[in-house]
Amino acid sequence: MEAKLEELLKVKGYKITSQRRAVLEAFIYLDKHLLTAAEVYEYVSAKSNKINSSTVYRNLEILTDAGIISRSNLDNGVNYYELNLEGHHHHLICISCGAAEKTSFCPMEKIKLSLEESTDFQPIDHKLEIYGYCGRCKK
Amino acid sequence: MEAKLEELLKVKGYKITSQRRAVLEAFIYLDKHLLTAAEVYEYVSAKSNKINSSTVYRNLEILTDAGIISRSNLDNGVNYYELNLEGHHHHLICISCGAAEKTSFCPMEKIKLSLEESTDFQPIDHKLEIYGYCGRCKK
DNA sequence: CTGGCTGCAAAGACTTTGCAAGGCT
DNA sequence: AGCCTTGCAAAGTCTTTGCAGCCAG
Repeated sequence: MEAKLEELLKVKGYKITSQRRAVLEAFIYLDKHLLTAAEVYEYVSAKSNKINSSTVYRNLEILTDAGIISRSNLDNGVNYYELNLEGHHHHLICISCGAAEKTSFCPMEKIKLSLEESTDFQPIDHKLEIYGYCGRCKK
Repeated sequence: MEAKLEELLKVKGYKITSQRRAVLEAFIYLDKHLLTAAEVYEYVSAKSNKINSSTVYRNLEILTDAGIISRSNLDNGVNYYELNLEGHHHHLICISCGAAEKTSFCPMEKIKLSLEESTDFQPIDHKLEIYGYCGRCKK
């Protein structure tokens, strides 16, 4: 998988450096699929790769530009990044433990139909997050 | 309307000060219904009310606590505040001019049903924003 | 009077940027 | 070799906080 992703970088004219590879690995090897810049930084630092945090930020932007990851803003105001590998989905975010699971449920088709007949707004993209209690945290 | 809102503050034990009233007015008299802290600050400053930006932040938090306004985080990572007066709704945000309109369409009931049969996640709240082109900006 | 509120200044969290040196290809 | 990248440090943006004096109730 790594090789495939690195290919995407090359196509865009980006080089493969050890730092960039370490950032990629964070997404591939960490359990969590939504990562903050700080979590990525922590991962690459723990791997003994000496790397500057501004390099992490720059690479997160480059990976986003290359379409490998994407960025979203949760309600806590923090930026999260995740791999783009999987199909369109939304997140179920636990307001107790913070864990995020994915759900493939997407209401966008219905929303489009509804908007079409009531407004002249042309939807392009959307953002949906559901907050609540995960199986472990609900009683 | 202002009187009613101020009543809500009193009930919570908050005092009515000129600065707090000015922040409230920003929400009542500005056209936009989604305001950033900076926009609120700009409004109260223009009104010749000398007021410190930290006071704006503190009052935004207090108004949120009193249930008068609520805060949300758009995809640009900026915090927006809006009056809670109106019923539940979501926003259609123009990616060209930035204008936000409201839509009462909400898929949450369907989402709840769908989640119930496929996961053990217990939804409490949700966040939905739709990005696209408004009537003026689309061609 | 008295606790909440404000202004001011400083600090904090997160992110971006300029520049010179270093490293892919 | 040539251009992309990196590290470092500084600056930028947005927001929070400590403190002393002030004000609404």
